[in-house]
Amino acid sequence: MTSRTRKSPEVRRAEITQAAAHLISQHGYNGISLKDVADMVGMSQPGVLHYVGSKEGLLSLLVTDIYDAYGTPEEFLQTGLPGSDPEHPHLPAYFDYLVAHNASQPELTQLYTVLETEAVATNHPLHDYFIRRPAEVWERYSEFPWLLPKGMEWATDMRVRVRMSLEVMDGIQIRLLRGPKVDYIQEWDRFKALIFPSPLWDGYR
Amino acid sequence: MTSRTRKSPEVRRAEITQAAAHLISQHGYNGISLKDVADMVGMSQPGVLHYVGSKEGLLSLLVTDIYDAYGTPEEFLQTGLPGSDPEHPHLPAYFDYLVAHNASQPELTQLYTVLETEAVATNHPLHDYFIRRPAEVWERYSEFPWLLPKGMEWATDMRVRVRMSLEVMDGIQIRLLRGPKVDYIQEWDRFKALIFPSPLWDGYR
DNA sequence: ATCATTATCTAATGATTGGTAGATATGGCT
DNA sequence: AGCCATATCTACCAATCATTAGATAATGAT
Repeated sequence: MTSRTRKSPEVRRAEITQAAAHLISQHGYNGISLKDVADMVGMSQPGVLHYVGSKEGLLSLLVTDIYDAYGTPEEFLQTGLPGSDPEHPHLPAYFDYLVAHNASQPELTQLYTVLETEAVATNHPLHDYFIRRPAEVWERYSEFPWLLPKGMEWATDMRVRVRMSLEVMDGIQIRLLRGPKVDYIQEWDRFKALIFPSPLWDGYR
Repeated sequence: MTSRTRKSPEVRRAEITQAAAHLISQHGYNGISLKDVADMVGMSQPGVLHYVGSKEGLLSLLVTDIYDAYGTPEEFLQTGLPGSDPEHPHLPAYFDYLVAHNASQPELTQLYTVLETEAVATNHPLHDYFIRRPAEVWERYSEFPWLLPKGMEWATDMRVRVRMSLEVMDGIQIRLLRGPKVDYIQEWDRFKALIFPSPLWDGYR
């Protein structure tokens, strides 16, 4: 009863982040309370509040700690991917990396899907974030010439391919929510073969 | 003050259903209260409760009144689709119909996507419903031989094509939630051309 | 007109919510 | 050993929630 465990703010913040990610990925932001998070971390509700400031602070924590550096092209260039030529990175290879990244962190991927859907509501704390995000991603992509095609006739086409790829990933992730279970990577490979047909792409690459 | 508007149960039930669909498609089930629905219908909170019994009753109302007969193969056979041969219905044509149906009712489509995602939580009232649904849909499909291929080498393949098609629809619907806007039908046509390549499919049909 | 049915309301309840104020105890530092 | 900063707690608050109980008024049938 009189034994309080006092941990460093860094550790606590990490614990809170992890607990929030777990709970919200399953119940959504509207489906959880600060008490739920507090119980999982093993402290009182005001204890959690001391770190996050408000319930919305939980989301800020998740977004900044997790997604701002999640699966970026920079990360891809450093990490690479087994079987891909690091000298000649290209768009489908980056998508392969992104999919592998998502598949290896199913909880974070589910969290993203759940929040993305919940944030349709204009009064949702992350509404603006998800509205802004596509433009920001495009902007970030434009820094990497190898993501975009050189030929002009490919250029317009490629935006469509990117859009279709992202739609496919979202679709697979929805499927992962409820089953029947599918293999994320295997399923993506099917679509990749259709969206980036081998002969055409090989010729470009 | 003293003027109560008293309507027939049928009308009221319809009003409540519509209001609930509108609100939940935007904020999710956890994001709304009975008072929100009551305000939109213009009555008191217990007034609404008199019809739906409990908050979960709202969802039952939506599911039974809307989705149980939504875009079924039967409906497809009766309605048909401009440009399709009613004598020889086939799978891609049915999907065209389904997509057109979804695109014509964006609010109901969004409602479905939002609820589907929210229902990952095992304690969500519709969790079991969305778990059961895929098997039920497959069972219903099997009543219509024209949905499934005759050739054996196609049979295994076709399940994959169906799964990919459904994933694509979910993916497009996620995209519709937040923009940038895309044309549902046009986008589906792109994927259809990939999943059901014309020469192959024409040969079968 | 009267009456029974019932749609709708007001009022109240207990639970839960996010958030605040102030007390307390813990761990690092000297 | 003692002190300070602060992590964590208990207690409390106002708001909101779903739900219940009981009163009231509107409608349709007689």
